[in-house]
Amino acid sequence: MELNQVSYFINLAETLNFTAAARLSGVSQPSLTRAIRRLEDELGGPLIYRDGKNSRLTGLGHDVEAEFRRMVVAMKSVRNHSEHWAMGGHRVLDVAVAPTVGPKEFTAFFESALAEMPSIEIKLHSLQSNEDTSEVLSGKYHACIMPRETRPERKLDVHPLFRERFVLGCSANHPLAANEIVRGEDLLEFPFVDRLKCEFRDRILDHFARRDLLMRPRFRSDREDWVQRVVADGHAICILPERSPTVQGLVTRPIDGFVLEREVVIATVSGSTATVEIRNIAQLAARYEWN
Amino acid sequence: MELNQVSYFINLAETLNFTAAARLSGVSQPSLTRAIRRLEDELGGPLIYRDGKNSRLTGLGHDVEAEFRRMVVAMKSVRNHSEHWAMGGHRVLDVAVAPTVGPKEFTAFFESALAEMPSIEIKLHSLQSNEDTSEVLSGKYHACIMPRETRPERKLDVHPLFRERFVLGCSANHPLAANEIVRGEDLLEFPFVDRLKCEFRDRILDHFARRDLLMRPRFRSDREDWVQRVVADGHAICILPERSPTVQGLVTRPIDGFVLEREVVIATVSGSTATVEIRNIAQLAARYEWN
DNA sequence: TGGAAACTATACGCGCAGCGTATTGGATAA
DNA sequence: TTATCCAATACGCTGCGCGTATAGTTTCCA
Repeated sequence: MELNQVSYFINLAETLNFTAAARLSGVSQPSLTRAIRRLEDELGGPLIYRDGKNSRLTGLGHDVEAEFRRMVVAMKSVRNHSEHWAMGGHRVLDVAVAPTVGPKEFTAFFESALAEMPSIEIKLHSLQSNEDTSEVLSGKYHACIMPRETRPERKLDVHPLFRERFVLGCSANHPLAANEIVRGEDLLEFPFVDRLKCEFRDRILDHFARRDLLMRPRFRSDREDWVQRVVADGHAICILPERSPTVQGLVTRPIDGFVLEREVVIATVSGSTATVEIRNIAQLAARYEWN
Repeated sequence: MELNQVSYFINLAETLNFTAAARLSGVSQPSLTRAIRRLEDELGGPLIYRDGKNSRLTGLGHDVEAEFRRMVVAMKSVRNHSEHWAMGGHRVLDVAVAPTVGPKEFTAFFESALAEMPSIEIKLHSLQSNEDTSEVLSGKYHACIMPRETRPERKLDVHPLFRERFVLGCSANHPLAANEIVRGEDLLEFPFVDRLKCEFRDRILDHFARRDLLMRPRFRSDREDWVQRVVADGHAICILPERSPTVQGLVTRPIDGFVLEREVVIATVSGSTATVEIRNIAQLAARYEWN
């Protein structure tokens, strides 16, 4: 199957006339006829009843037309996207943020950045679970805000922003919330929610596994707010960074003997590849008072 | 653009390795390399950032991959018209939720579903911005919870769950929060945040444009929590569904003369292609008291 | 640190897929 | 009948995309 066959057939379905469809498609009538014939051979059945001026699409023909139209729509979208990216005035800074990094500390920073650089817009993206700093190198994003990666990347400028611990999250009415500090082994008594999007998920699970604390979650999600709603409703508990945005009804407690920490950084392409705007925002972030 | 380029690129996007993608595609490595190069020439920009084992798709590459996948889906529907493959009995139900649909109403439902069907696990996914109900048909998800799409899809069972209006979101201290109902033209005086992930974004902007209310956001994001933090801090206002999960400090107000509404539905594959578990959860959802 | 391995790009020649021109065969209308 | 419209066939040609071979880089590993 070829793409020209697709457009040929759509034109044929519209005109129900091989000659006219050929003219529409910008090819000779025999070419179009042969292309349709090949299509029919490949699909194993006729697409159109040939009957002079009373030609009609077959049942299969109708279904094929519908699917072909979808393909054409997708193809046009591809062209739209390419124009969008080609023309893309890079006045817009695409900034990606790791899912577990919350807005709390950043809104004020972005306010000041917008104030200092009046000519730019900031477009915030959520970093998907399969993405990392390489997306900056590939040009998908101009900057990345995320926990520091273990392996350093030479081609990136990485500015540290602040550090934070991991803590227990539970409902305000939860028994564990009664104490200011929680003991690690007490967590076992309660169902646990798995935050799939957490970059430290493996290290957290590992941390407990090493103490023979096996946590077996039945509910897992990559949607932070869903996880938190389950927790806030008292159905389960979870582990999350202390500065994470939390829904109403969810409280956090430090865990005794649990020392996992992370550093949040901003990563941009280094050196001359970066535009002025990108370098500016990286510098602003590095100089900012994150307290 | 040719169809072999489409499948070549999809294989490349999966492997991020020209040699492996060529083997997958059943052609030689130079052929695939040239095909991708032609594609990039045609689209006017790079699709993949070439860096040995750290190769990554560019932004354009990601967009193109998504559209190409739709084309492949359409092509497969053409071929598999008469035959549908039976899905294996899944014990894990993959449920995708649109980003703007919040957990508030659903945690209790999933609790009851888990109680009624003890043999299953539920795995919740966030529906990406480039995905829609076709991901259900393709088998990636077993069910989709999302606003009703304008164009109906025959092959899907779509059960309505509840309806909700769009309302204003602003800080509790915001001047607009003083009144129980807000007038549309008053919104103009305040900076506006663009919720990129909102399926109704275009309709909302259109709604205001038609009344000569031009909203010019300088801050846009697909991270719901970030948008809400900006709003809760009083830096801006936004439009959001009334049942959306909201962060602390953000309040909602109905807007006078603003009648945009959406219906949240659950979509599953229809008929015999669906397993018992899928049909069960769709029925449970349809029968549930969403009030 | 140097050599092997992995990976992508270029060079070059070839085969055939699909094209156009010309033509035939059938159906329909006047 | 003749004129007209339409699809299919015949046939030669061109170019596109393919494979083989190889060069140019980067990464890996000892």
